[in-house]
Amino acid sequence: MQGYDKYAYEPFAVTVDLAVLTLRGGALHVLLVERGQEPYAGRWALPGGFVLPDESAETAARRELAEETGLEDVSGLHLEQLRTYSEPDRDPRMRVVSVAFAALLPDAPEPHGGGDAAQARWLPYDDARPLAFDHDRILADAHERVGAKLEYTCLATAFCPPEFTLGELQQVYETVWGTGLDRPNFRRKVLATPGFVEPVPGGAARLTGGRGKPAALYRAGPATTLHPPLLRPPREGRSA
Amino acid sequence: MQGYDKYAYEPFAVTVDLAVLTLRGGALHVLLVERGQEPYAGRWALPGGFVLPDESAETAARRELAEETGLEDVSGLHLEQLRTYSEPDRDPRMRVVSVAFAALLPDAPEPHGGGDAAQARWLPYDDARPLAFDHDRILADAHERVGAKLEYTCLATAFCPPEFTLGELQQVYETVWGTGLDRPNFRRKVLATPGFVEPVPGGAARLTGGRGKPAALYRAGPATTLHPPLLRPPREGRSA
DNA sequence: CCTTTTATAGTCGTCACGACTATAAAAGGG
DNA sequence: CCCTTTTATAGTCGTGACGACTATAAAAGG
Repeated sequence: MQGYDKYAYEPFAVTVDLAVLTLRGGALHVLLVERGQEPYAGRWALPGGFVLPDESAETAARRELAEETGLEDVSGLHLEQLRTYSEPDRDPRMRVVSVAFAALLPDAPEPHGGGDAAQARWLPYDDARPLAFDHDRILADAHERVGAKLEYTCLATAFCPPEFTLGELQQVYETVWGTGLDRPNFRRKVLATPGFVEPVPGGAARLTGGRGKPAALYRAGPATTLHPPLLRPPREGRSA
Repeated sequence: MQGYDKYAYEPFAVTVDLAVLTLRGGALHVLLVERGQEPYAGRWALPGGFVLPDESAETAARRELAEETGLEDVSGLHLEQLRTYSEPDRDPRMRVVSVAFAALLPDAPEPHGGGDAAQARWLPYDDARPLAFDHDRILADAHERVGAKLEYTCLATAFCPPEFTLGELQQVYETVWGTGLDRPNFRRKVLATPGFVEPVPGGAARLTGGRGKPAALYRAGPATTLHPPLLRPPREGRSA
């Protein structure tokens, strides 16, 4: 990369692909678009698009996020670069290098096509495969990344509405990790971490329609990291 | 990203940039090349180059790693994608999207220019800045990533020769983190983690020229993750 | 032979966490 | 209206990991 001979390099198309995740009814969902053309016509794919000449990949990703979800304000949503997928044959038509992002949404309004793209829809994470291109891999990487970051960051609140109960927060962990957690222990850990959540002053229950004792409401606190981490229960092959 | 109109996108140059880290004499070093031309002529920069038409970014990164270090076999070296830097103005000449990688080397032979690129040299990490382009940021991100991965992976052995002492392994942690660690406690933790290190059978000391009691030799074990993690000593603003 | 240096072994108290039990506050059914 | 069910919250107990520290072993140097 010393001098740039004008023909020393091959120009590539650069795109962004988005793994937009949310929780609907206690199940992990992902925002997908149906492909209308070959290749992979009729298949579901991650939303995405080209990076425009004056955009960074981050800017393009947030623009696509707004277009595909139809939300007016996506500035507060968690958006995070995953990695870049650049296998030469990942798109049979041409050389496309794609910067993948993961986005986390609290609630999940069914998207209304605000852009010119095909209509996007929420699909349960477990029903998503097989996706077009290498999007299965991207989606799996996004899931793994989010699951890992729940351990040592306060990212779980990104799945929650502005006010939430500890039970809802615990459901985030349980849904993403696919494991059950002990409720008193989860509660103790979250409350013992300064800045993770803050109680809402007049915080009675929100949905009084629930059956049991109404839960207190909390807001996300200023903390971003979790020390010591909240480790997911080990399955196999770990150390002591 | 539904249909690809041939002129619906702007072609970008795609490059890789490498943060090649090693330990020399108890100090973290980084492999740098001196720029001969504008912009940033005379400045140090991370080695890198264009992704060729039939390469993935990973393939290009390993090729560049071999070229810049002059090593014959780089297949066993740890090479890991960091993230992609795509700000529109990051290179004043043209639109360049760069996929950054971090590479970890055990020993540090002074590189002999095997390729056509400018001579690469090892510089102490702390003396490296300011670098050309946005390479300060890339280097900082690489350092942060490696430091974080030392906590929950067995990555530290990637800095060590095939056989090493526990003191050398501890020096990896101390150098990358910039903190001191208690030797008996470090030893206990490493040995209590199955598969992190394995004793060399006839493992007397390697350098009998040392002063104290010769240390036993170990090899890297099959484990890749560290559960529970080996957390770096917290400085400030953490939780309980 | 004694000191210095480095490696290795062991101790002790604290804290975090998993497992578990107990109590409180709501809804629903007889 | 009482009693069961359901969910939230409070507390207990034992184990294990880890930080801080002390002790012993094996080398080199004077």
